Amino acid sequence: MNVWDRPEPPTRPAPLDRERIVAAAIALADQGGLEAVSLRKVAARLDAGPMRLYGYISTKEELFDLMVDEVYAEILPEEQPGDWREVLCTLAHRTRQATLRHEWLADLLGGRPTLGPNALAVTEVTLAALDGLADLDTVMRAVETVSAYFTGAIRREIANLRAERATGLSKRDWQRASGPHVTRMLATGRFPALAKAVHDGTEVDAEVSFATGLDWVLDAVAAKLARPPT
Amino acid sequence: MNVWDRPEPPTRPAPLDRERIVAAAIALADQGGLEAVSLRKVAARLDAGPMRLYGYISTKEELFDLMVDEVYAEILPEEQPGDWREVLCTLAHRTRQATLRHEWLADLLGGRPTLGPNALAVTEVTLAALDGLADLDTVMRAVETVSAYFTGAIRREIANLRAERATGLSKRDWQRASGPHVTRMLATGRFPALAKAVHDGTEVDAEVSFATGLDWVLDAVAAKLARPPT
DNA sequence: TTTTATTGCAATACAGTGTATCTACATGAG
DNA sequence: CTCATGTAGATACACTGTATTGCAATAAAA
Repeated sequence: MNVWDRPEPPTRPAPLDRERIVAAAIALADQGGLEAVSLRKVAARLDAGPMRLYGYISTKEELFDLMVDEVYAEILPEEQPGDWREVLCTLAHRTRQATLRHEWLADLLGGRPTLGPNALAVTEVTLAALDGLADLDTVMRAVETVSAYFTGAIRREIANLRAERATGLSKRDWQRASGPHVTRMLATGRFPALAKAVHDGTEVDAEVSFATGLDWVLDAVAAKLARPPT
Repeated sequence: MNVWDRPEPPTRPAPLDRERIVAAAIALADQGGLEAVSLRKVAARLDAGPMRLYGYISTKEELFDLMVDEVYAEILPEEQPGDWREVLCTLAHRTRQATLRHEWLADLLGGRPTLGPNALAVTEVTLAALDGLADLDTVMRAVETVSAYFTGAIRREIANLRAERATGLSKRDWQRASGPHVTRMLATGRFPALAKAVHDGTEVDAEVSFATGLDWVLDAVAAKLARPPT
């Protein structure tokens, strides 16, 4: 047996770590959605057997949590400005942008408490920006209200975007013309206000709609912060 | 072969319809969560083979849509009061109550456009209540902002509730004492504002927190409806 | 009434999933 | 060189959603 026939020394498998696993999972999710993430595919992408992963994560849910926290690293603004309103506003917009980059995040947003280090860091700068502006209960209420808004708004935006993509039609065109079921329902005359809205509504840019609602909510928060609770 | 040995005339299977299928699926989800809903189990509950369902449903996603719309029937208030604010407020609270009855709804809320007949009916009474108070764009923004808020808030509430249930600890106790990871992070001193919040925060009832945030958002909407857009 | 066609249910089948268990081998110590 | 140990990998299991096939009972036709 000469040198060439001798089998390669069995290549010790490349060492794995959570970072690489999470990165592979995110890559899969970015291009195929969350349901394209299977432990087998993630492992394959790292030239490993599926069971290898269980040395670094204990369940698939945990992998999802890690993916979310990784995106929070993108969300955390590098240098935060002073004004509390600006902090909340950029937090909302950065979360939205991150979700547009990683649409699968919409499926996870708000689904579980976010306790990873990056998520905690985001919470920290947010709370820090509001610290002292009112009693702690009010501050918490403010943060939670704003984040409830943008979480819900982002999810809806992605949901609509997917629906449009699936039908190949813009929302209004589809509601008005093609949507077979909806059109029939509207034609029944049982939904006059809705019909009018669909008919007269103008298509608004998703970002300005998001920003507008956000401004309203921030206005409300500002009012409450100004005069601490009754 | 006597009469008793003679096999029963092959019992024609009980006729199926979407209603019964959806009801069975909801029953399963109510007691085991969304991931307890499998087509096989739903079918078994109706003494049918899995494939029977495909005569009434074309995919599992569609079943989920039907389940959601069924819950919207519970959400639709029987007789709506006049005031727009009251309509939006009760819509929010009824959605929350329905989600507390059917926790799985939290996983689906906002995940896809809601176009079932009951959901459309809910949208109809909502739009009707706001009709004429401002131009259509503003009205839409109002509805979407409020529903983004309560959607996000409900999801977070359920997420926390599940976490508490899983650890058997209240949120604050758990953050403060047990949560192994979080405690360590807080101890690093890198999150002073967060640490203070966890330390000084008082446990607030989920419903009042929901209602408070909702009131803030409704205040904001009221202000915008009063003076149509710039 | 007998034969054919049609319908709709059920069984089987397939490709995939998350995860538990078991086996074998490469590496460390003695 | 031998042995213990830990870890990578193979195998296995119980499921999943859904496509396809076959069958049996009814409706239609002769």
